Amino acid sequence: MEDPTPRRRDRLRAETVQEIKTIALKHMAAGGAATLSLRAIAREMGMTAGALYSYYDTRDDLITALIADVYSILAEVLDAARTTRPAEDPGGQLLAVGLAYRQWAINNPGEFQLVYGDPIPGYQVPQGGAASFAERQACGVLLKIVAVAWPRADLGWAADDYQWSDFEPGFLSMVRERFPELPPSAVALSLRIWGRLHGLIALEVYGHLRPQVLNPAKLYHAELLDLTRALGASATLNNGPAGDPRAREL
Amino acid sequence: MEDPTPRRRDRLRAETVQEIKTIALKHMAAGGAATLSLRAIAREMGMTAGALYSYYDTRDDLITALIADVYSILAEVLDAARTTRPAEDPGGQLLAVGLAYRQWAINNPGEFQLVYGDPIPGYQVPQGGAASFAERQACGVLLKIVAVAWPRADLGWAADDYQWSDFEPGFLSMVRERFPELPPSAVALSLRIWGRLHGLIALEVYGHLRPQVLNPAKLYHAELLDLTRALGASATLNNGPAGDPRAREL
DNA sequence: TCGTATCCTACACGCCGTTCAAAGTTAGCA
DNA sequence: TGCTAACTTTGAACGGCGTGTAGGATACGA
Repeated sequence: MEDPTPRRRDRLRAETVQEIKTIALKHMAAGGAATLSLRAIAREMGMTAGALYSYYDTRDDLITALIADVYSILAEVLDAARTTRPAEDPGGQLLAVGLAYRQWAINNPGEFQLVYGDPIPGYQVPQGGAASFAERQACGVLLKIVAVAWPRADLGWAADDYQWSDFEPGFLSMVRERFPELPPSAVALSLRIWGRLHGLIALEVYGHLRPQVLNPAKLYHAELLDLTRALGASATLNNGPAGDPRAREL
Repeated sequence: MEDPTPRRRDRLRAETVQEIKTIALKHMAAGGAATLSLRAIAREMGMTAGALYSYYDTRDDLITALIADVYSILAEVLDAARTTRPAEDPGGQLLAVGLAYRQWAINNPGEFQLVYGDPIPGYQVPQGGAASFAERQACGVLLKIVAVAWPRADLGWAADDYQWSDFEPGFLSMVRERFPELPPSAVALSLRIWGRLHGLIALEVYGHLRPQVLNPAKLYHAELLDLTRALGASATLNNGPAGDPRAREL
C-alpha cells in the first residue's frame, strides 16, 4: 500500500473539507444557492458553527472554493463526454457534450444554480480571476469542437462579420494561443452554441418547461440534432454511448 | 376634472401598493430576488414593517403579486413588440420580439431573476395556477408568430416527430383552442425558439458573456438573424423600430 | 359623531456570520 | 514514556437580520 499513514491529521482534515463541501452543495440543491449557511452545515455535521472557521476563514471563502470546484468538475465532465467520440466527428462530440451538459445540470441543480443562477446575496466575487479563468475553460470544450468542425462546416455561419476587436483581450489571447487557425466568427459561433445549449437547460432546471411539455429532453434533443446537423452531420448520431438521443428516459 | 375625490382613501391605497411593488422590484434588481424583505421596503418608504401587513397578509402574498405583475407586463411588452410588424412578416415579428425580450431582461434584471431565476428561499408557490396560466401566455406570443410562419416555413423543422401526447394536457387544450391548425411540431418549435432566445439572454444577464465578448448584443443579434432566416426571411430585417440589430449600443 | 382603515411602537422568536477564551485532542520530539 | 506545541472544537456572546403579532394613537369617510 502506498502511503499507509501519510499524515493522519491531514487526511481527516481533507475528509472534513470534502464533507463540508458536499453538505453545502446538498443544501443548495434543496433550497437554492441563497440558503447556504455555515450554521446549517455545521448542524448537519454535528458540529458548531465556529468549528468551520478552522477550515474556511469566512463564508465567502467557502463559496469561492465551491464555485471553483464546480467549474473544474463541469469542465472535466464535458471534456470527458467530448472524448467519447473521435476528433474527426465534431458533430458527434457536440452531441455528447450537449447531452452531458444537460444531464449534469439536472443531476446537480445546486451546482448549476451556484454557477449559472442568481448571484448569492452577500457574496463578493474575489477580484483577480481564478473563477473567470475556470469559466473560460468550460467554454473551451466547445472551442475544441468548433476548431475541428470549422474548416468543413457548411457556410451560413460565416455570414457574420466578427473581428478580433469584438472580444475581451484576456479571453482573446487564450483563444489565439490555443487555437491559432480559428477566425473570429468561429469563436463567436462557440459562444452562440453555448447559449443555445444553455437556454433550454435553464428553462427546464427552473421548471419552466414542465407546465407545457411532458419530457423536456425531447425538445433538447431536437435542438441538439439541429446543431450537429449544421456543424457537419455525423454518421453515428443515433448510437452513441448516451443511447438514442430521442429516448424518453429522464 | 373627472373624479376629483372618487375615494381619496382608495386612491392613496392604490398608490401605496404601487410604491411597495416598485421598491420591491428595485431591491431585487439590486441584490437578487432572495434579498426581498418587508423591513427593507418599509424602511425605504419611511414606514415600519408592520404597516405593510395592511396591504399584504404575508410576505409570500407580496411575492405572488409581484410574479403575476411581472408575467403580465412581460407578455404585454412582447406582444407590443410583435405588433410593430405586420402579421404577414413573421420573421420581422420574431426579430422584434427577440430584441424586446433581451431589452426587457437587461433593463429589468430584478424582474427577470424573479421569474426566470432561482426560486425564492422560503416561498411556496400557491397551488392552482394563475401564475402558470400567465406563463403560458408569454410563450403564446411565439405561438402566434409560428402560427403564421408555419405554413410557409422551409422544412427541416418538420423533421421531428412530435405528437399531441407529448404535451401537458392543460397547455394542450389552450393551444388547440387558440391555434386549431397548428401541428404538434409547430408547438414544439415555439418552445425551442423560446429556449434559444432565453439562453444567451440568461448568460448575459448573469454576466457570463462579459468575460469573453465585449458586446453580447452582437452575439444575440446574430442568433436572432439565424432564427428569422430559418422562419422565412423578412425584407425589413435591418430597419425595424429597434434600429439596426447589429448596432453596438448597449 | 362614530366606525374603520392605516400606521406606529414594541415585542416575541428565530435565523445568520463572526469572534473569543477555554477545553479537548492529536502529533512529534526528547 | 512524558512533555510540548499545534490543531480542533465547544459554548457563549455580540450585533444584526428577518417575519409576524398585538395594542394603541391618528386621521379619514360617512
